[in-house]
Amino acid sequence: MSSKGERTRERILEITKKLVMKKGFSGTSIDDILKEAKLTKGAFFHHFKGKAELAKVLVEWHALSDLAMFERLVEEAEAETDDPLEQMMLFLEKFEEYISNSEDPSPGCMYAVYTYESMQFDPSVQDFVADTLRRWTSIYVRKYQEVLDAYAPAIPVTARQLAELTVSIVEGGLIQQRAYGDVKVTKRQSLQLRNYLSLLFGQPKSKAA
Amino acid sequence: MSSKGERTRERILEITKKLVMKKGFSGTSIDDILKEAKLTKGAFFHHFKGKAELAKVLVEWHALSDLAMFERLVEEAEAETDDPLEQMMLFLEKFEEYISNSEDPSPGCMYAVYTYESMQFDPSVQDFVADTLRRWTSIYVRKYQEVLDAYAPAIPVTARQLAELTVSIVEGGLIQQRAYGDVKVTKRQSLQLRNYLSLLFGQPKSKAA
DNA sequence: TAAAACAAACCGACCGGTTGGTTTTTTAAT
DNA sequence: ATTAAAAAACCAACCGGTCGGTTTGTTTTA
Repeated sequence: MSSKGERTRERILEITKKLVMKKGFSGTSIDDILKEAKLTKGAFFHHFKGKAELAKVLVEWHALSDLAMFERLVEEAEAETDDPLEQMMLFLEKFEEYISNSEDPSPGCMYAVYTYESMQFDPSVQDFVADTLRRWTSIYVRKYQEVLDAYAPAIPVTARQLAELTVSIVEGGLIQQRAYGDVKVTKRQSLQLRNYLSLLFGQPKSKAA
Repeated sequence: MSSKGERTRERILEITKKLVMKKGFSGTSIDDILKEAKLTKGAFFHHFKGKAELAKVLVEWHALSDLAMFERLVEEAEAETDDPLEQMMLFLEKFEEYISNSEDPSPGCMYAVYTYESMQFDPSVQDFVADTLRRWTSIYVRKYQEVLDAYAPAIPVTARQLAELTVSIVEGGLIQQRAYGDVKVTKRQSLQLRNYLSLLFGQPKSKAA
């Protein structure tokens, strides 16, 4: 069982995450967080050295559960079929579902927040964000490589190109989703990606020219 | 000729834009701006009622030149060929060039910044950002509709779906570009979009099934 | 009971914003 | 072209509030 301190720490992170997604990191003051957490400065600085550390811990903490969710969706897709292309399609569907069924009215990407306020964070945090994005991308790269090993693309593409494209579509979808207040945007975008993939990999490699 | 006041005002906006792209809006203080502009508070508040008005004027001012640039690239593409699909391809190439040749080492989308700090701005500004994104999208919709009128897509798609996808790819590309410090990312993504389009619209409508 | 978890009060720095006065531009009559 | 008044542009000093952060002491939990 987790100690009370650990639960408080977690609660601070949860609240911070929510506020940062609404107002950005600089726009979120420690007082804002403590007001919602019903705590005082003493409690906060007992758990975190300062706002800079909070920034670091927050993104690391978020990345942990975020990447775990990704891996889980991948594993689920892999369990349902053996075909890598079908796995990728299934994964995209699952991810669409996850994004558009979020209880949060305006979900977004934490890494995007950090990226657009980059100069507020020290280089180690910036590097971590970049590394996390790379790790996220590399999950896609792995899957797309499996697809490329089994299917011949109608147009020459690399697994990395497709992986980066996938990340882009998600990130761009989230921005429009937030701007319009329409949680279905990313889902529509993802559908287009699936269209692209099915056009690209129309036939198995054995039958390809 | 522009008056001195107008030039100062423009200089403030230019500097603010640069700083906001680095540190976000909340992270950019008026003092920061004035330090770089070598002005004092009095000068600033002579030109702007306050930071809230600066936010509004900044995004409106930016949208003006931004959309104008888009229209210009569209017109250039339209001047070079009569085929709508070729026009779209040309436009994408031009846009890729524009993004990756930016003198700014870490370009980004102003609307994305505002979207990820949305709660800092009053609703009228939020609405303006959404409207501007819609206007941007509608430029694409118009062009894609022309393509759909001339070509039969291999998979059923709407002009709006393609337009939103295009915006997504740009926005997502810019985020990765910033995170990695690699100005070529968006360009690579855009290439994939062109792949998708060429697969979708392989043959003219008259020859379609 | 000792260490962990918190509260309350406080601190200097910086925030957005105001004030009142000074300089510079622009305007317009000469 | 000169010049003087009007208007615009700007500066320096300041204000209350909030920022991130500290200190000191009390309560709670293990």
